[in-house]
This record gives sequence, structure tokens and C-alpha cells, in this order.
Amino acid sequence: MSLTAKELLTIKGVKLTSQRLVITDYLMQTHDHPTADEVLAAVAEKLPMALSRATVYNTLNALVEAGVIREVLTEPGRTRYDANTSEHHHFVDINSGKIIDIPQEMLPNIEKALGEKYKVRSYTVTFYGDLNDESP
Amino acid sequence: MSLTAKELLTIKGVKLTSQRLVITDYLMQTHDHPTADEVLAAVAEKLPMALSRATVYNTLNALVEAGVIREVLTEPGRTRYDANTSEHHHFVDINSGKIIDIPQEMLPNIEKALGEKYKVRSYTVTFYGDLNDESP
DNA sequence: ACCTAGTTTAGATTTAGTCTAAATACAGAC
DNA sequence: GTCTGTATTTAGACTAAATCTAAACTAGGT
Ligand SMILES: [Mn+2]
Ligand SMILES: [Mn+2]
Ligand SMILES: [Zn+2]
Ligand SMILES: [Zn+2]
Repeated sequence: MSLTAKELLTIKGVKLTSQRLVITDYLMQTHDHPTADEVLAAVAEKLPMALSRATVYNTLNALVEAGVIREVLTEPGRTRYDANTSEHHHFVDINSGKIIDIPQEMLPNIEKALGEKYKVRSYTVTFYGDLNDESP
Repeated sequence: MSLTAKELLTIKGVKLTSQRLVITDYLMQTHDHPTADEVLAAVAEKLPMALSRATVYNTLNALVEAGVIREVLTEPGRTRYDANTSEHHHFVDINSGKIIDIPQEMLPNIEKALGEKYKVRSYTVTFYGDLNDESP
């Protein structure tokens, strides 16, 4: 029983607008990690009115700020967005560019590895490699 | 007994120019992880002739391609460069923005954690937190 | 229904990075 | 040491990601 976009925004204290709802809903549905332009392209047609590029950026920034989504950095110059806010990491298939979520539990605990000098608040692991589709 | 910039570029098969030498030398000296603009600002004065932004970008891209330096992604929209090519990761102090190298050996091995389906070629870990300067 | 603070908008602006094509300089051959 | 071909550098135009502006529009509370 998962939250709707409307419920999530309400819980997180983000004011509701049709633009925010459709953008949040799109990010919750997809397992991609789209860029702002990809969000704009995917979502524009679902709205009766025009959707401005500025609104997409405003919304994505507001959602990041509110903790509804996360930014994902896997390549220079393009910020990607992710509605999966569970603690997880990413595998980037270097052939297709596909980005796959890796639950934190799949990895050994590395948070404590740095010692007293470093108070780690969060960390991200990004793997780059070949996705073996033929694997059993 | 460490390599000079000239020796390193020669070994890596990068043609020598005064611009490439001074940029490589700067990156080898600093423990910062500068952006292209920071490289330009730091290096321009060390050359007798003008240094073009295009040359800085051309050089940084050539050095990455040749394996002399690495790109480091810690924040949206700005690519940073790192002449430390040993396997290592990064800690970002969220107060100062300072980026500190973390040797791979400090972390448990996570390369094998993903299993057969994922052939990991490389990975990067980025920690975000507070650097405790008062630590013993 | 009214009000108002917050949001959306088109377009201008900023910033990081790439491209162009002419001028220059490295490095190997002589 | 000179010649010469190719790679590199350059200034400036260009592209693309993201932000800013200030006017128009909503959402949602009264
Ligand atoms: Mn999922
Ligand atoms: Mn070092
Ligand atoms: Zn993800
Ligand atoms: Zn580093």
C-alpha cells in the first residue's frame, strides 16, 4: 500500500499544484533516473496547460528540498532525479547508460570505516560496468 | 621518488606543450579537486602567453582520456579534476566544501557485493559529512 | 466570493562546456 | 640546425543546463 503523489506532497509539506502532482507522479512511476529535460518531455503532454522549463526546475528543486526526491550524479553536466528515497546506490551500465538501483543492504557497511575524524551524514556509491542480461 | 609532469605525460603518450605541462604540474601539486575555471585561474599567470579556456578544457579532456587525471563529481553542474589516479574515494565536508581523498584500502571490499549480474569495472564512493578538525 | 502568499510563466540571463577555422608550435626526418 | 606535417592553441561563436525576472495566475484559507 504505497502513497500517492498527493499524499506524499501533503505529508512533506509541499503545496499542491497540478504541475507538482504530475511531475511527482511521473517520478514515482518510473524506474529511470530522468534529467530535467526528460521530465519536461514526459510530463508536458499530461497537463492541459503549457509547462514551463522554469517550473520543472522550480519543482524539482522544491521536491529535493522537501526530501521527496533525490539528485543523482552519474555523469558530468547532467543532474538526474530519483523518487526512490530509500537508502540505495546506483549501477550504471556503461553500454546502455541504464541506471539501476542497488539497495544499501546489498553492500557491506562502510559508514563507520572512516573513523572519528569524519562524521558521515550520507554517502553514495556509483558502480560503472557491464550489465549481464544473460545472467540466471 | 615521484614522476614529474613531463615524465608522466611522456609515459602516457600525451604530446608535450607548455600549457599541458603547467596544467598537469598544477594538478599534481594541489590536493584540491579544482574545476576547469579554477585550473585556468591558477595556471594562467604561470605561463608567458595567454591561456585560452578552450585549451584548459581540451587539455583536461585529453588528460582524462590518457588516464593522467580523473573527473570527480560531487555536486551538480561542476566537474572537478583530480591528478590522484590511485584507487580512492572522496569525503566532502558539507561545511567548507573541502574534498578529501579516501584511499580504497580504508573501505571494506564492495566490488563483489553485487553478484554475477553486474560486472563492475569501477566504482566511486562519495561521503558527505562534517570534518572534525579537533580529532586526535 | 475574496484575499494573498506562493507558484507558474515566457523570455532573458548566466554558466559550463564545445566547436570552428585560422595561427602556431612540437617533434621527427633530413 | 632546418624543414615539414600534424597536432595543438586560440578567440570568439555557439550550445546546453540551470537560474533569474517580474508579471500573471492559483490554491486554499477566511
Ligand atoms: Mn524502484
Ligand atoms: Mn594526495
Ligand atoms: Zn535510484
Ligand atoms: Zn581525489
